[in-house]
Amino acid sequence: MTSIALIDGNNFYVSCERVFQPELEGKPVVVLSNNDGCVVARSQEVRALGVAMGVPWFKLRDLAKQHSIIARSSNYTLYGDMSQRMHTVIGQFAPEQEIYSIDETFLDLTGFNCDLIEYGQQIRQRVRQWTGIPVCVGIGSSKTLAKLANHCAKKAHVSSMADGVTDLNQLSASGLRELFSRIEVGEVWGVGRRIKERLNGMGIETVQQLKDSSISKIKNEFNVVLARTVAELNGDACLSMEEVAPPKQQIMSSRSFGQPVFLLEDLNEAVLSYTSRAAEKLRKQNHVAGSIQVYVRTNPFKPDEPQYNNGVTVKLLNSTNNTFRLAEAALYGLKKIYKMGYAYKKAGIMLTDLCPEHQVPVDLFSGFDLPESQRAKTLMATLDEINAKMGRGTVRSAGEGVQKAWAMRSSNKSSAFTTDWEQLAVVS
DNA sequence: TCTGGGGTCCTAGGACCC
DNA sequence: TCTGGGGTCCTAGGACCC
Repeated sequence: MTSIALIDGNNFYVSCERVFQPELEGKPVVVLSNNDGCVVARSQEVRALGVAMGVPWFKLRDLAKQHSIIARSSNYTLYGDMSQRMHTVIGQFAPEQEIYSIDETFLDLTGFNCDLIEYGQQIRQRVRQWTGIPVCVGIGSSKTLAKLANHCAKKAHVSSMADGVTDLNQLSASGLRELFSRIEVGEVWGVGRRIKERLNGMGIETVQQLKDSSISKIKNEFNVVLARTVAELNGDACLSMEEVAPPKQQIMSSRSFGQPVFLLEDLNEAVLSYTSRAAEKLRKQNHVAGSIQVYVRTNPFKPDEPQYNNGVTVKLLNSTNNTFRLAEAALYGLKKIYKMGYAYKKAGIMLTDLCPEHQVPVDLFSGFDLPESQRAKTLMATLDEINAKMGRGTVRSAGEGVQKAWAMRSSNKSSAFTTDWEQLAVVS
């Protein structure tokens, strides 16, 4: 039987803070977002007080005073570093590991010839001992079930739960049914607020009811994603382990401002720093960006004040990962959307149309000597090749350039074209 | 006074091509 | 010249995740 484990750091950011400040242990602690805006992590003690994720800190003033809640500003460099250590330690427990998020790792434990609950305990102990981070382990026959098991390991829903480790594969059919009938459908991975509401409207309120639903019906009423979730709940592993993280398709950098910003030059400065951060990430994955999007926003929580949201996408003539070239485009875009007289609360940029930096040797003129009737096919094959090598989004812009280049070469207007697709893209 | 910062995938509809 | 039906691509928007 397939056994997938999900190992997840408990209250991760809070736990990281506690590693370096042990005096926070056992006390109600929250970690706050940028500008100390809202709560992004809560210790168990704070959860017990009913504090929800994402609540603005200022709304907790009284409660915090009453219960001596300790707040820490977030320190993402620290969390990133702790995360790496945690994933490394966990990775020692199985040959196949997928790092899913900053605080979650999947391991494939299929075929392990041991008591997996005990094995899960070993993982917990070692991670705790070597990094200081407390984790829970959930095991099931699909990723979705592993996530659910992890939820059980935390919530002590299940009697077979051995202190932070739950293996759903060890439950009897009736035990599983009984357990799933007690868990709300909204706890399932992939069922968010909207879908939960719609499911409830159809009379589906528990995990068991969703599990028992007809896959084709769910596919018709919702989509293939939720249909897959139902299959996964039934132990049919549709989502495979992805050991190598795929390159990002978009890179975003944005911030809310502590104080409202009015001037273009102040926005310029913010946008410049976002662009430089994003470009750094872009270069780290050896990609170039074909477009950059810029947006600004006023404060939506102040409906009485004049509101203005706008964004613009700037296409780059040549894909690049050069900070200055990207910044130039970003500032140009910002200038286009900036309007005087508004109190801006947030700005951001996003790099899109990403593709690998290195050019592929593709002969764009292969087939040029063929009779005209056969050219189109060859050209399409060439474009497919570019698409396959360079990734989605390359084909059209290059394609237009190629066709133009072919036409010009046919009419002897120019022979200056190379086989460099980027140059040809400029032609279009 | 003070309200996060990232990402992914899927779908529907229009444009365009053959 | 007839102008249909199918495929593909792009975009925007909606849902989800941590």
